[in-house]
Amino acid sequence: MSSKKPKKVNIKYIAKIAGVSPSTVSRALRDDPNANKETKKRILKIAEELDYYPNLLAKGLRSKRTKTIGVILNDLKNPLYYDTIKAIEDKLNEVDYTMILCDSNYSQEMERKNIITMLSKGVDGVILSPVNAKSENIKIIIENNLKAVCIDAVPNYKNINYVYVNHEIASFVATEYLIKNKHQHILLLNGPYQLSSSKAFLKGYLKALKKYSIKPNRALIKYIDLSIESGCEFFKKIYQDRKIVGNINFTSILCLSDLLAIGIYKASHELGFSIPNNYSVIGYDNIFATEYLSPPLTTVHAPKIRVGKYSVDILLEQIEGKDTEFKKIDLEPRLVERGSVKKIS
Amino acid sequence: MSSKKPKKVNIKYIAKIAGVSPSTVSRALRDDPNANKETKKRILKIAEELDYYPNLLAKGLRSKRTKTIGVILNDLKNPLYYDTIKAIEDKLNEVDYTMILCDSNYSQEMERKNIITMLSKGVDGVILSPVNAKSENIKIIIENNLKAVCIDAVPNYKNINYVYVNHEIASFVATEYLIKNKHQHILLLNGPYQLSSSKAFLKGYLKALKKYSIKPNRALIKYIDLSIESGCEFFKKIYQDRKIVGNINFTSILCLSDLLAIGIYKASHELGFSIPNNYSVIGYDNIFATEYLSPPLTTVHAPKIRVGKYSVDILLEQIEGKDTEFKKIDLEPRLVERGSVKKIS
DNA sequence: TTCCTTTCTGGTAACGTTGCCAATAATAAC
DNA sequence: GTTATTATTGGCAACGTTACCAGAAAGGAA
Repeated sequence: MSSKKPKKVNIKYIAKIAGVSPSTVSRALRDDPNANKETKKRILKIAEELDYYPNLLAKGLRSKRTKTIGVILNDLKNPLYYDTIKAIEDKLNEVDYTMILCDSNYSQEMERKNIITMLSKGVDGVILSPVNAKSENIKIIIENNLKAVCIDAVPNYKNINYVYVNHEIASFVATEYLIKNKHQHILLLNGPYQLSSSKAFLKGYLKALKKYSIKPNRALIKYIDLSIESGCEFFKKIYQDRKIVGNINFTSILCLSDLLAIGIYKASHELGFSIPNNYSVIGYDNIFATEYLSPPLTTVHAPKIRVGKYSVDILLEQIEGKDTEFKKIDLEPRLVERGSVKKIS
Repeated sequence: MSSKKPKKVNIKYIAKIAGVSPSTVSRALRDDPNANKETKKRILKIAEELDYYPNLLAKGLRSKRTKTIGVILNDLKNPLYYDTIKAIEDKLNEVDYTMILCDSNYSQEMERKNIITMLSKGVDGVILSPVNAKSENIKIIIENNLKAVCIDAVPNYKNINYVYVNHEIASFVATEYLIKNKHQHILLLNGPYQLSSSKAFLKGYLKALKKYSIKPNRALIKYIDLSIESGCEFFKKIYQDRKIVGNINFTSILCLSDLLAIGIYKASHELGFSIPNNYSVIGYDNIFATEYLSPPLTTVHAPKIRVGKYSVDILLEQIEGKDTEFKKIDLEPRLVERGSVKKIS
């Protein structure tokens, strides 16, 4: 132990100390079966004493595996993702993987950049909430053989996994619930037009209307940004300027996101309206705190934790090569009755 | 262009196509000033056509810079962190950095593991919300020369940056506010005992009591886990079994976290108590949705976005080597008056 | 004894990039 | 015209690890 500790302890140095070759040290550290048990123990002890930690860049470069997965989301601001992120982290932690987290801000350009970054960083896989289901970006993933799971949208490509919370069912269930409670005029507050979730949500809404032979009214279908502020602004404008929704009356509002519903709560508060007396509100996602609102928000629960868990499960299976089949998982959202819908039977 | 595209386009291959050396390609791609403008343009075009993306593992290994920073949090479940995470992401995105996100779950062991992982992955710096201010783990950071910014706690070491939301001031301000509104008996719902934030919070609370010559009562100081459930359970138990708080009466509750406050809202709802009529509640953090609760939660706002922004600023400055001085930033929280405290003047 | 496994180890090269230095060509200076 | 300077390039080695192969040592079977 005469040679002094270098700036950075590496395998070579451990090898010198232990009097063996770097290969042997590498094998010992990796717990390779082709390594003597005693040697392993001895080397592990030395490594420990020297506060050795591996250089995962080198390891990844050589072995083509990084034990890292990328998580590319559309909108980090949306609390919707919190549970999913947490669930992903938990699962990954169990198997000693780490996560690189990115936000695409609903921009295809950003999403593309993020995917390329993941490729560059050599992640073993990605979990992606795509901006658009038909996105060219998904093609990049496929072409580069990057293991991936889409969440939040059913991608327009066969060769890709997804875990999808069925938005169509969500809006169908919600709309039907409203109709059954004697709401015929339902204002649909949808997300931005180009979003695939908006499209799916509209579909379910129309389907439910059709089932009950209610003629949809274009004036009652609105596309706005997914944020509390946006929902609030929009709703206040309706009352400042009746023209926006024309002279149509509605008795209830269905929102693509709980954020929009909260926006309506806020606007209502400022305008002096009362929910559900003046109109009913129903949200989607069942994000944090909606149950503590006043009135507690009736919403459609999206199983966000399961989305995270399943995504990781699928990804890991594919990374380990245990299963090469593409997984397509459809999760059903379920209505959570609370207090924001006036019930008439 | 006779040689066909390899599985993975790399610098060597581009060099072959362009008829130059790898060094030249590398320089061109890095926009090195020691490279001819025309050559650069030509090479960039070829790289583009070949859908080249760099191998950042190799780049990082060689250059000792990864344009990645680690974010190690204590409790991903707490919505408190999401504004910070978002702010970090935004800032990093501007400068083409990425973030590795980890959760330590209040465990020193996990935190240690996470720090080692960051070291192993060669991140350029970390943002850390330490489990404990005196943590040995921070020593690991210092010893390994890892650039770091602590958030959420003032570390017990000089050679480290921090951006701190002053918990002591937070609880002082809140306590004073309660006292001024004629609350003498304040139940302090603190976080786990060993948490440094709990200690600071207690300090501010005691300081305020002292200022107004109110004798603190040990029975009114409670340490519980930071979650809605924990707060709710605890509070329900108080009424199921009076022994827990003895026979002391309190007229108000100060919580280390809005989560605990929400827990009390929940318990109160179930028990049939009304806030602020039966007791006042004041929270801390001003997390998402607290303003929409009923009654809107009076709380102490923590500037979470600024914490994220400043942390990244500091970190980047240190990484770029522009500034080697250690930065110690103290941010003042401010009271947000809403409706959960009964006002008596 | 010889030969064949099995167990373990060491050596070499490679992953894809960049730092460094030497070499060349082009230009400017004298 | 010679020399100094600048601009640009190529070659080599290295970052720290592991894949792969060859070979030594040990043990077992014949």
